[in-house]
Amino acid sequence: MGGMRPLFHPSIDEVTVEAILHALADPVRVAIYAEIIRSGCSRSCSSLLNVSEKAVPKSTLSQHFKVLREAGLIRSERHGVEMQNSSRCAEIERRFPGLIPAILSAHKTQQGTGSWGGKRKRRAQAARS
Amino acid sequence: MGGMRPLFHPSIDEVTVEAILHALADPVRVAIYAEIIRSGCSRSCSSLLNVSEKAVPKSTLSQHFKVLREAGLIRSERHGVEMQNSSRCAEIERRFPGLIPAILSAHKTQQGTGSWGGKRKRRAQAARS
DNA sequence: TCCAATAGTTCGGAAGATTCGAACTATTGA
DNA sequence: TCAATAGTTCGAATCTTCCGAACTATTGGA
Repeated sequence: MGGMRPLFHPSIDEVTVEAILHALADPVRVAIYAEIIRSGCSRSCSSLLNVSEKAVPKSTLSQHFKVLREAGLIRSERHGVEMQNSSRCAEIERRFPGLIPAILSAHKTQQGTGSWGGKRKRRAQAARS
Repeated sequence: MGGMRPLFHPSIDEVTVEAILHALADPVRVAIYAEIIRSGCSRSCSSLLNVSEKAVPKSTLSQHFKVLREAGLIRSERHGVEMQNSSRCAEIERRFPGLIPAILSAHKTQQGTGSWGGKRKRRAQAARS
């Protein structure tokens, strides 16, 4: 019952910066998004089971895709048994010029930082001595 | 006991895109940050009690400042009884060129969108019909 | 046609993060 | 020394996120 509603996509002018930043503030999600863009704008879900060092469980992956989708960053459509995810970068570029390039470039910069390969999870809000 | 440790600031190369995006993904925090930048880079906490429509309680404000600070976006130092908060934009611009300008500009664009004055709280992850 | 395999979604509870009032700490000026 | 001001910390209610288990949907055979 109530199984599998038909994927919601926001129209481009419902897209908010807030949602975009939230979506891309997660290391796994940027990895997914970057990979979708890199690979000629179209990747299935399960081909990304190991975007991260430790494999991401598929229920979690599904959630991540949902967040990207509802932030307006990607479009997902069924193609046979699997899902084709494509980036909506052109539209977003029109609405928020330079935003996505700046974020991806910043991420690339950070990746390159030697002492910084690891993608720590969970923000460090821990007590500092 | 254990009261009020001496404010932690990350060094510029400890600053992550992840933390910056997370910090600026919140409407109240961008408002604070934008105001700090606008007003010649220096504002006290309580002068910002009403950055939002409904006044933000000061304990919450304090948390928000902490998030901005630990993301490396601002520097806070005591000046007498109050706090001077200044943006670290120059440093960040050097590390992640174009990132902050793109985000602020996108936010400005969104503000300008007629049907969009309101800053809804809480991401809409609600069930859609 | 029925079935197994594949791909992804939904549910639900545990673990993590956020919010905000109340109590606390720190600094200053009278 | 004290009251006033400015900000922080604590703790509990609330909201989010993560992930295993159960589910739905589609397809390519027997």
